[in-house]
Amino acid sequence: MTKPVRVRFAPSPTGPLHIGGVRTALFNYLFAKKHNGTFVLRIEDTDQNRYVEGAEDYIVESLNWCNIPFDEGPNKNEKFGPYRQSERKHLYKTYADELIKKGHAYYAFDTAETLDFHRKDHEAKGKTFIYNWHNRLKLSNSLALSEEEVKAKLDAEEDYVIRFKSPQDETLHLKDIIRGAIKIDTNVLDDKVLFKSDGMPTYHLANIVDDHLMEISHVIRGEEWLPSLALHYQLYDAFGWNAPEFAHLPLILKPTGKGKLSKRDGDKLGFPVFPLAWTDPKSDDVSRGYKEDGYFPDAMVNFLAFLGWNPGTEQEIFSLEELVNAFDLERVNKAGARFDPDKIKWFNHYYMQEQDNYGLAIAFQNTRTELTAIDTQYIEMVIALVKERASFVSDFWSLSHFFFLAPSSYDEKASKKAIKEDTAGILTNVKALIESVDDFTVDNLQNTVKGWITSNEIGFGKVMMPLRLALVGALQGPDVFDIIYMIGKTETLKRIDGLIAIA
RNA sequence: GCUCUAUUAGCAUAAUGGUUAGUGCAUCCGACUUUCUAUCGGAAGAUAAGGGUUCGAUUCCCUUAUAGAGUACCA
Repeated sequence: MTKPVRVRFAPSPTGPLHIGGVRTALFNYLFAKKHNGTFVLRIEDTDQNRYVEGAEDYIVESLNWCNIPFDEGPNKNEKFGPYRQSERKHLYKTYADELIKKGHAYYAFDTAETLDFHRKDHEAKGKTFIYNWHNRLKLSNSLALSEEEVKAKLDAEEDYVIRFKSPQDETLHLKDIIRGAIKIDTNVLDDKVLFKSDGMPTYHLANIVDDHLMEISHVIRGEEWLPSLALHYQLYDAFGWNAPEFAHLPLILKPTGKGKLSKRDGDKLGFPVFPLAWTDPKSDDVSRGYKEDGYFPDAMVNFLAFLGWNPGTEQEIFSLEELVNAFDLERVNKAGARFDPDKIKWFNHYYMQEQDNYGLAIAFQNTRTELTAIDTQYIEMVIALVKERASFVSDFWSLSHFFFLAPSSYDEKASKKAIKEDTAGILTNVKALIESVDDFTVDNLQNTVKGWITSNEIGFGKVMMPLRLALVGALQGPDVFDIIYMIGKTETLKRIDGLIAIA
């Protein structure tokens, strides 16, 4: 190992971080920790038009909630700071100028309108307009114009951009850790804008300059950047810098498999695409978040880790620490990973079972006013009984309300199934039976009632179903005798009377 | 259109140049002396298509199809 591992997550603060961004951050984090490296957060806010208030804080909070905090970044351990590109603005122009001096870049004065015209014109003729070697001399730039003309334009403070001069007739050999060798013919590349007329660099320039200055060793980013890799390689070359290693993560696809998961899919498809809920500062629209929907961060991280990666073993449940140990970029998939909301639910169910019942009881208690007066220990016991069928804290109420409140009505379908002509009579007997149990334990209740059923040859369904209906109001819930034990004798008798009255 | 990338069951994926292609989710069926969306047990289900290389390919190569990404003074 020659260089220390330094990776970065470089989102642009244009809104809430979406789940794909979290996955990218996670893979960077895992890679960094695995190699005792540093995980850097850099804010790429070079597009002033798209800047959204609060987005940066949201990103930081999201990483923290997921337990994948950055080591270096805005307001934290600023060795290579500043970490916001807007605050590094002064740097980029110098580097752009250097490229011009070296002949790798040039000034271009074409207006957005003329370029637009060319694009449309070409499209109409069935061609594609590419600003590069084959037409750059016909356009308005410092390669086509004389030195005097250029100087005059610059002196007159005309708007200009700086474009990279992409070479002709070369074959580029790119390397990606996940995808292997990729060959690119430079003739199909265009002369990308490096420096915008508003005085800000584009992503391409800022990214390369910052990655170099921050001594980034590995660039781990989404596949949408793969087409830009050729440019980035050339940029490193033009500066005479050593390029870091690159790894392009597979896209995260919509559950339907058509297209990459986008921010708007959440509301459309009924599951969150953001780690935390987000309120749009302009429209006040609220988007759901995994945290608010009751997902545990460990479950989400575990799920996300398997989006495009797997350990090669059959183990699926991984703590963050285990992920760090097992993670390997070589084992990242090339094909896009479809987002499966059911699977993350499954993970959450698993992590729910691992949670401490008392903690869950408190969380549950806080969600319901009906519970404020109830002893937390009682709630804890209820949780123990219903937890195995819960995936979220919000599931608890529908799974357990009958431990706290008598049924106010009886489920129609269940009533039809459970109530027969002889039901009232049977329940009267059962009521007397339960009343007679002095040592009120689950075992005693069970033995008494079941013994009675067997010796009278009544049939379990005829007794157990109405009894459950009386207690719960529906045919669901944990073991009937657990319920009787929990709510106590008086309440049990009362509820049986309730059903007898209408049976 | 052009460039790049991908393609194992409904989905996520594992493995392999050579007898039954493994696992999880979802599905279906049983069991839990009778609730169940839980748990347990079981079942069904796949190498996109066509060529080639080879004694033999799902695995290597080519073509096609399909899908996705990029093609902005957005990142």
